[in-house]
Amino acid sequence: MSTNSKTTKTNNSIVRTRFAPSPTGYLHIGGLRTACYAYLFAKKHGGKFILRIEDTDLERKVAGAEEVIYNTLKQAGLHYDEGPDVGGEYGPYIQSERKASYGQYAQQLVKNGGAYPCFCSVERLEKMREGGATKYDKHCLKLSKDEVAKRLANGEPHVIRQNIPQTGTTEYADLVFGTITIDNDELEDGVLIKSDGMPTYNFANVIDDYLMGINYVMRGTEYLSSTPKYNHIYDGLGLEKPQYIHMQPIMRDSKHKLSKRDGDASFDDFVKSGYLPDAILNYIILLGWSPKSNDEKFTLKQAEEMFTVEGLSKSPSIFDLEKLKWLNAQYIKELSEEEFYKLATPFLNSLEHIKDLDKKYLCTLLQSRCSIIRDVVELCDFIKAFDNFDLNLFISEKWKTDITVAKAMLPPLLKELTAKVDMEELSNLSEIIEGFAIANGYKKGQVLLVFRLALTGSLVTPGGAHEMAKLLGTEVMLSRLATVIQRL
RNA sequence: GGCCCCUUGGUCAAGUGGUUAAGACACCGCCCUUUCACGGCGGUAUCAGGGGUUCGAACCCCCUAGGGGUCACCA
Repeated sequence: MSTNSKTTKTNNSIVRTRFAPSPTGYLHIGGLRTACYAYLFAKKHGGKFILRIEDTDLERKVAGAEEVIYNTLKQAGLHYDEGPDVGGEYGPYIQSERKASYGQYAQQLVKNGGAYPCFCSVERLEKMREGGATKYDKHCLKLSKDEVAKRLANGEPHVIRQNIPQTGTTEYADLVFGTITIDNDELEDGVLIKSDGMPTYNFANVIDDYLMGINYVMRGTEYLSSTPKYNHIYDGLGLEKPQYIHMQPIMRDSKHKLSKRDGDASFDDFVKSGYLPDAILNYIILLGWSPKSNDEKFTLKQAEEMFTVEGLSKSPSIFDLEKLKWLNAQYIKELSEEEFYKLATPFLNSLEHIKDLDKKYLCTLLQSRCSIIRDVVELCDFIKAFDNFDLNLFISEKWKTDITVAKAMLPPLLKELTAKVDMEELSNLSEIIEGFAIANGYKKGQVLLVFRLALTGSLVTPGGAHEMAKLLGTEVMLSRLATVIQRL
């Protein structure tokens, strides 16, 4: 249990949270959820949600990735109060543009003994590790002041390392995990400033969070055990430490995180295949967090009211596509006919075989049968793939029908329809079928089932017999019936 | 491997010493629409294992097992 739920106070200052992704590609579902929680926590407390781009690793930077992040966040409705493209008092919001500020803090830390220059070559470090060392041996900390000054003056390449005590323990209170205690001996003198002058994440992160007034740091659990290192930096500089909220990842299965590399879809991919942004958000918020109430379907706005740190899960959660689909279907049902039509149109337009049909009408049938918008494509399959359907579909235990029944029923039914049906409107279809059933000793349901199957060649169709007949039109209806009769 | 964290049905999960251990997805059954689907109702199924503590443990303690994270001039 969280030992610190009471410390979710705001220190009389406004809550400020941030989402700090690296521009290494698109924003995946896991990252988006982290952003969600940081957003919700800020909004719940009337605070600010900030976007910061962490691009100190020039190697991994991907062109255009920032825009993807901005767009995804906007599309998801996670509006940040400050960020690279919206500005704010604490800018710039891109780390590579903040280079100037890190050096001075590093120098101050060196002065205070919290860090030191290190001239060790990459080769020496490698050799050390090959020799079994698990962390840096503080070799350069032992250099004399004079020597350091001299080598610095000579412009020797060097990094700045953090100086961490080798004994004792460091502990802090995480708002979801409670007290975390780490032996200082486990902590390495990590690099703060790289030899190219750029800060590492470890350092930039701390300095930026401080400079930007971030008082609640919300991030993945991969930082749970390195947080003491960051606290040593705050302490070394005499800065007030933030509260920490670490969150477990979304898993693809019990052993693997959801990740791009393994082909797990991005937010954008989900949207493209017809998941509604609101439904995706709703689902991922619910995955790893639960409200006090039993509500499972809610808007972002409602989630802002309901959000509590206590509801965050301490264990990873497995992504369940089935449940997302179910939720998405709920959202689709709530769409107006026009909205659904608009969303379905791009998919429908790609289908040659339905180009002569009344798409508006089709959509009214389709809307309650889609889990995702893309489902409309498959639901329309019966319209073209008709000729060779499996005749065994006529076998129904419930309605006591089979191929023989169909063979007996269909020819007279076709005759009846050809003779009597209202060719324009199909207005009397129901009467005809009912009359036919009575006259021939069938139940109406039997006739309806066989008729619908003969008409569509499909067990599941986007509507009942009447709707399907109306959709396809009288001519197609009659010709399909004739075709099936021939096959029987 | 060292260290940190986690462990309630197939999945998401509620639960904070006394509950018939919620709810949702999925699954199964029934009903509705005299046809599928949608919808409605109901059902199957969970406290990782073992020791304690206690009158009483899913809840507290210990051990074991399993899983995740972390040990970079990546973030």
